[in-house]
Amino acid sequence: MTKLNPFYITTTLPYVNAEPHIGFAMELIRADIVARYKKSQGHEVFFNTGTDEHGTKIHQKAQQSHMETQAYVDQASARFKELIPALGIMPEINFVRTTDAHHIKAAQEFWKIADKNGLIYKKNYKIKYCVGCELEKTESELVDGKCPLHPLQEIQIIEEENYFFRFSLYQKPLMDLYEKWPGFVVPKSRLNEIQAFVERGLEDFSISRLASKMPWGIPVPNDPTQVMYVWFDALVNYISAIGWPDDEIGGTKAAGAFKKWWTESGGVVQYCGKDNLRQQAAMWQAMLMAVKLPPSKQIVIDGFVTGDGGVKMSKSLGNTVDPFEIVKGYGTDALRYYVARELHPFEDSPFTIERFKEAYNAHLANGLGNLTSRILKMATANEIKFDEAHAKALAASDEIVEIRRRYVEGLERFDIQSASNAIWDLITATDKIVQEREPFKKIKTDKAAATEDIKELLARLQAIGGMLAPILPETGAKIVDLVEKNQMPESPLFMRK
RNA sequence: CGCGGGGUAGGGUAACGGUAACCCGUCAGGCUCAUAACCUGAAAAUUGCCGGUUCGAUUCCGGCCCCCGCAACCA
Repeated sequence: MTKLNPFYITTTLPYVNAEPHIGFAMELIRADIVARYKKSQGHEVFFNTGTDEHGTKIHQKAQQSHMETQAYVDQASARFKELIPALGIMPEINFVRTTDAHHIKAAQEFWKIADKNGLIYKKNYKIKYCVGCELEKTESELVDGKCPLHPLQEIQIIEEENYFFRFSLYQKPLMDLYEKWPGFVVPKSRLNEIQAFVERGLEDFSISRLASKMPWGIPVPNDPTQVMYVWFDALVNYISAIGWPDDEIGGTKAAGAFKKWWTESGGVVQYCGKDNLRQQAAMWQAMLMAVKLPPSKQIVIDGFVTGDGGVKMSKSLGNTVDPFEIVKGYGTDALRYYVARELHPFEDSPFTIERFKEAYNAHLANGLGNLTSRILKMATANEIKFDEAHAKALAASDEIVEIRRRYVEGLERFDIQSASNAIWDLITATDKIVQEREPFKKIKTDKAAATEDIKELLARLQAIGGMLAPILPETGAKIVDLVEKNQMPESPLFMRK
């Protein structure tokens, strides 16, 4: 067998100013499915996630909670880390925090190189400040040039000296990158979007803040009066996580790690939400160019989880979904199932408890769970065992070859939904076979024929379990195990709710 | 004329020039191995509106209406 490239995949790092929400859980599950799939194909996999912990909002949030900022981010980060077991994420996943000593060192080193390459400069930056809110305002927050909360007060313009990144230099190089590699952003429509954005022209952006105003950030090298703007710091995690610049991962040296995961892998696959398109597909790529590192391999953009009818989820509307609650009520694989098959892989999709429950009953309890029970019951009651010959024959059949093709193609294109649909089509077809051939009836009249049928059904169930493994790791493994041991599940795989 | 996505059966989605498909739900029948599960069949859509191109448009073109994001220094 030829040696496969190492594979590096990462989520974005969620910002820890709020509880983990379903949107990030979705992203983490998707990346995990791809990571597990690649691993099952024989690739060596580095899977990264973590937490983004600097910046104004976090600093404010900590103050509101009357906590030391460090203590606040420690507990918030720990909360996100709990998602790993709760969502059935590969336990060997790397978890980087932007407050890690190694990450801080990497971010500063990154800055120094970009600076040395002439891509950072200082200039006066006019900020809009609302005296009423005592806060800096962005253009998009203003209505008719006034703060909507304090429309009677004039917005103050305050000048502040900040460092800027020469983003404007990268229009052409970015356009070339998109042109040269049309799969760079998935799906295609998002590539079009970022191309159009870059084509309109880029402006340098500010990458630091006055430390006196916002102390919670990584100090700018050789200038204690400034800290880095969060984005500039956080994006660097994709390389600090794999040991840039000195091959240190999680506090330990790992010789050649960076080269292996960044270069030999062909680059990182980054999962992120549509609100991150610019940062990941343009800003970050320009930053990499600034330090003369190769670009990411692919940016996969997924949509938002919305409430019923496509409305935005928000606490005030009361339509948010807590991933921990879902897992508690239905189990890890049930949530993974919903993410994999019931949510659109790239567009916004609704998530409500009602829909979730409906899908759970229809496809996990009635579909997969029930099929497993009925086949294993016939097998165990008649002492008919799974054998390799039937598995081989099945694997060679046109039907399975086609299902596998759809499964593999789906996963390779990050279309987890169509990969899952392929498996569920196999489940449906298998239910149909039971009905049509009626081995349960035939066993009384033509035992030999019934035995053949049941062996085929066992082989099918085993194939289903195998394909399921990256998507529903616990269930997939359990099914394969039950088939091989010729046992009924001690309790239904998915109890009807 | 800022940019982008979208409006298809009760709900969620698919097809993208040639009798509108799938899942959930609903109704009827069948089966009894199974988690009242499973299988078959049915009802249900003038494909947002108006025009155009075409033998023929959900699919192409133009206009309009409506929804949803984004509008960079807000993670």
